[in-house]
Amino acid sequence: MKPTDRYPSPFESCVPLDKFDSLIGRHELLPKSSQYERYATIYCEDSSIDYVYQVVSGAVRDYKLLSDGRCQITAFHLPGDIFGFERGTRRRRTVDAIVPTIVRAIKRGELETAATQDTQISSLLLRMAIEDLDHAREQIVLLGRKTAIERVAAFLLEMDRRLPASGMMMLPMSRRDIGDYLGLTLETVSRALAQLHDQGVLGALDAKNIALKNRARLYTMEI
Amino acid sequence: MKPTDRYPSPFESCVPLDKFDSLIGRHELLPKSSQYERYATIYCEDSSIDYVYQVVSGAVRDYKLLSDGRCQITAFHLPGDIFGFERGTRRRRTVDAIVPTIVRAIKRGELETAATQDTQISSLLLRMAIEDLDHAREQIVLLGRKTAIERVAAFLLEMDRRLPASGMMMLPMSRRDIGDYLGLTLETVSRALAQLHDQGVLGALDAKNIALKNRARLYTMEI
DNA sequence: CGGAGGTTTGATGGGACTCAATGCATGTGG
DNA sequence: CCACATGCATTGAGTCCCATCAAACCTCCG
Repeated sequence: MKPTDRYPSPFESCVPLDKFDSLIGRHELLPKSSQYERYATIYCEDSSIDYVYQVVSGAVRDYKLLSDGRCQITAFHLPGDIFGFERGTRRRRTVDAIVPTIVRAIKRGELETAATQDTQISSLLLRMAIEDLDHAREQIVLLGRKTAIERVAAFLLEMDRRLPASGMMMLPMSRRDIGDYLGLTLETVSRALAQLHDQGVLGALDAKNIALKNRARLYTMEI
Repeated sequence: MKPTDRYPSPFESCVPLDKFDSLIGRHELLPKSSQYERYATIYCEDSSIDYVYQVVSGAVRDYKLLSDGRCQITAFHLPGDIFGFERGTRRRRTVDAIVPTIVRAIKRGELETAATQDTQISSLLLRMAIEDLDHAREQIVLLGRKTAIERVAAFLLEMDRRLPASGMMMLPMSRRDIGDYLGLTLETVSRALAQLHDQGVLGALDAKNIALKNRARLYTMEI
């Protein structure tokens, strides 16, 4: 279930997210596809904001690097997700591919022009911004007040919701990435996963694949 | 300097924030003013989303309460700030006044209708959402990766920027509120303030008033 | 086969939390 | 006008969760 399904947008009547294509097509916003290999940077902090992107395949991480090497990932973007729509003239964070990834790029200026002419476009952008805001505020609660095990449980449920459904979740990101997303170290993530496995909440568990065995338990642990 | 000044919006050409009044006036969105005393609730989690609000005077906290009493404040809203614009049908967080507060309320449905008819309205809403998103992501980095002293330094600089300029900051919120905003306990906040005072970064310091003596030092500590 | 990158597991330490006492205003009623 | 209560804030002592440091263990490929 996507968050859009669970919490209908105030502008629900306007534009389902999967009609993005037809909408931008109407304004001749031709997206340019590019391929990035693992760990290739799509844009970095302080660069100018020229494009808005959509993940076609693969996965990217959106993060801020502090001067002493500390890293905080603010979001993972998966196929279908739109990212890189920011205020101002300079990027505030870096985005790079965590697996081989294809993204489409639309010129930012053209999208903005279209938005001033078409309320469906601006409503769609608003809706996306509010979805991102919702997610960011959930993450604030997680980072501010939840324990390591609660964070990992929440992460697993988020990925279960966002990754293609199957018996086994295939995570594109490393333990370090998960830690940098959850405000933990990779060791703590690893220990939390081991603990969940020992408690029978997880079935199979290796570096990239995790099977959720008891979602109900996970929901109670996430709180 | 307000964040709007520092980071021009992609829709900068459209609507400066202080023209909100004339814009909503054009659509006959008559705001209804109400007064709330200290700790009175403006809306609470799971209530229906009927209004969008603007702080006229005072200050409010926007927070999530976990089942066991843990609290995370996601934002403080000060005079001029607009809050309560959310997706879905039910509130996800609670907002209440931290000092005697006056807010104006606009019917959500009417604002949304106006937005579908007027790209200036929807651009303004988009701009506000993106500003909030920026702020939320800064907070994510703070909560995920910064130490107690760095969090308190960042908080002081944020309040210095947002509260009316004068020799002395008058904070409307308690130490507990600051802790709940920064993902710390009130004791840790108190100790951090004492430490900053000892280091000569702060001048006068009591429960509600703080004087910043060395902003440059604070900026280096915030990183 | 062997090295590299990532993950798991173990031992130890530290920064923030918890619990508790004290300090300090503001307000209230005798 | 002053005891007393009340609500915060400060300060101290002890604890714990997670970070750090370190070593072993994959597993994938050249």
